[in-house]
Amino acid sequence: MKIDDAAARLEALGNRTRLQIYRALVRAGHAGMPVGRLQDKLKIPASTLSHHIKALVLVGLVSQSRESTTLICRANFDAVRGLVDFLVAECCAEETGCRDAQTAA
Amino acid sequence: MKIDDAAARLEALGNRTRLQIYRALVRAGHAGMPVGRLQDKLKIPASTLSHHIKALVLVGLVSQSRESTTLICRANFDAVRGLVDFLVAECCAEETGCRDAQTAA
DNA sequence: TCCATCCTTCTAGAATTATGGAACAAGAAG
DNA sequence: CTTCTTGTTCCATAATTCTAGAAGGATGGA
Repeated sequence: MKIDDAAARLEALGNRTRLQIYRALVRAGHAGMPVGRLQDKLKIPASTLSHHIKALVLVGLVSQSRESTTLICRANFDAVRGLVDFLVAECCAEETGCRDAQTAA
Repeated sequence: MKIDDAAARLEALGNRTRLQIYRALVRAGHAGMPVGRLQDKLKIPASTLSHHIKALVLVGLVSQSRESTTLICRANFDAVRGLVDFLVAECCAEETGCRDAQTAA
């Protein structure tokens, strides 16, 4: 993963509201959750919610699929896994004998 | 971890420059790296660098220790581990039979 | 004491992000 | 065709963040 992509994803998650959205989707699992239900849960205006969801979709952390009128959002588990790997990649690369050492995740 | 703490840490990492700083410190391992060496590596003005480091220290992702005139920065590995755990905590909690299911990390 | 090194804080302007009302778009139901 | 539901986009404002020069503070050596 390129550093800019990683930063963009971390930034997307680095906002209380977006993190709440993402966590709700993680809890919902592969079934996902419609935008409307997220709105009920988080009690925020539709436009604000839509902006935040868009931000998460843009960086690939969330994907969407339409089911007639409702739009289902799902957490993209692979994306966050890649992010986690990136954070610990090359741990202690410049240090010899680190027990956590690894060159790539 | 409280959601606000998690969001603060993610936001801190969600900036290209700060992520570069953090990654450099991860690579440096437990030995850490002085502020000055980070400046050489990243080629950014001292004041800008200092602000970013401060942001990382404030949220607990980086710790510092003085060695006469030089200030050594170290990545706080536990902090990022807690963050990672938080991201995947309660995965699929509302879904039955998810292979990744877990209630806490 | 004087000076150099190393890093922080002050300050301020530029740029970006967050928020939410209002209007809009598209599908479904009557 | 009208209306309801569902969600997005437009727009403007408020708030925050980023950047970096300049000044300041602390430490160590000559």
